[in-house]
Amino acid sequence: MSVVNEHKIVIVDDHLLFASSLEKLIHTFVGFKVLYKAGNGAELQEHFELNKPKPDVILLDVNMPVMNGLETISWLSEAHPNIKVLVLSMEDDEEQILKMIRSGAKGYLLKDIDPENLKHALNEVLEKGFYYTEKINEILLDIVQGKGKPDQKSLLKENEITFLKLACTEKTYKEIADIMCLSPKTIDGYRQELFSKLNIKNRVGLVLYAIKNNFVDV
Amino acid sequence: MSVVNEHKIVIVDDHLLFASSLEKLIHTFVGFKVLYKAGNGAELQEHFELNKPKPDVILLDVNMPVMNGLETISWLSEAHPNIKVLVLSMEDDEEQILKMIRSGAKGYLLKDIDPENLKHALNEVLEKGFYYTEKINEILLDIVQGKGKPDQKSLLKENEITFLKLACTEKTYKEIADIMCLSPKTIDGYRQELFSKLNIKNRVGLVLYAIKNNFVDV
DNA sequence: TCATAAATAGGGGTTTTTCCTTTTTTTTAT
DNA sequence: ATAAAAAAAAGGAAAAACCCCTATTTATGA
Repeated sequence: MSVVNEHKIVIVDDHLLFASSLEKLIHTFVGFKVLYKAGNGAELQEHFELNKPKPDVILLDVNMPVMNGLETISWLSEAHPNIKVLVLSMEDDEEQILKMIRSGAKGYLLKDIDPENLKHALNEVLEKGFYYTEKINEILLDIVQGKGKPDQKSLLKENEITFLKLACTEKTYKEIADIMCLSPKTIDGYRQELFSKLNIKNRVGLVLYAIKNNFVDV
Repeated sequence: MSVVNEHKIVIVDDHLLFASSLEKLIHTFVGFKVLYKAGNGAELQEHFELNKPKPDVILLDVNMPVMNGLETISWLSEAHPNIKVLVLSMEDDEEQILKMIRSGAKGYLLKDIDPENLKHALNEVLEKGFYYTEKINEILLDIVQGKGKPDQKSLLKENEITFLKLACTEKTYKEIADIMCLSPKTIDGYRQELFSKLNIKNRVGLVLYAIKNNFVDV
């Protein structure tokens, strides 16, 4: 059987059950073929380094433990700009959508979409180069018109938020520094900055603030 | 083609893409057949009320918006006790696992399992009536041996609860000791006892535990 | 480009937390 | 009344958190 003009897809998702299932679903789409799967961005890099064939489209999960969606997409849009990346996410978080698109995602799909929608999105992204749902178009429009929510975001910086979330675990600051690949002294700097900004005294205050403001779930 | 002895499965998951994909995956398992899918427990009830065929096994997602996994499983084990329910979850949270099993789940699977594992779990649950992974067996064993966390209320003593609540403020242990009119060394004793009982490493764990178990409000 | 701001990182110190062991005091049950 | 159990307290020490100040290094904008 000829495989000419079959569109090649790679799935990057740490939930093997989902990835495998999705693979079967895509097998039912004519003209599409799943080349292989990866559990995270780092694994994808390994595949690439082994000179495995490159896909036309990557279906990318956002929440992954090792090399997460954002890191992966940043690398991809840098190193392999002509591979279209469709982000698959559980949440329709405005911030997250924006980050992904800014980093080079060609589309953002919620995991509760209809399978037909995925097929459509795949076709669109191959044809037009991007696929944005109506909802995302609305968000993008809001941003252009300056209607977005600027305030909350400006208080805490990117890395401070990452630190804040990690501070809500039982990890030591040293361990957090390792995870964020930063010096413990830098982490200590974030801590002092947050204590001052949020007017708190210690790590308990940090945890309470994070929970109250939905930076972490309990 | 005969469908005699094909095991009937129903998928309950609000992520349509996952549910549909999973359906395709199960189609590749010989001897299994997906009857239909539902987006949540309420939808499943509707299916049942319409006298649609009942499945042998239900694959149930935990996190659903309308009628969540726990509610669904409680209803099922009450109204349809001979339908085996396999819970599919993202997280391996001990509390959650216990709640599910107490409510009548016949198995608990993480979404990052291997597809073959799912097949195995389906076979096991049909054959033996249950399927527990090693990890869950460990947890269950801990409970039996009293190592786990059995009853939250009776687990903690009066003073320990008082201390726990105060530990969720920005006060130092010294200050907590003053408030409770006890020696800092006694407070330290409570702390050690709680760390050991609750299997936590530091004060962050204390705060998270207290919030999760409604000892304090946020 | 150059000044400036921001992010990162280091030095070095104090306080608090954490841990392990042991002792004293109080409570409880027989 | 007394042995056993539970609660309170302490000694001593290492690790982590906390704090202030300074020095790079990296972005950024006029």
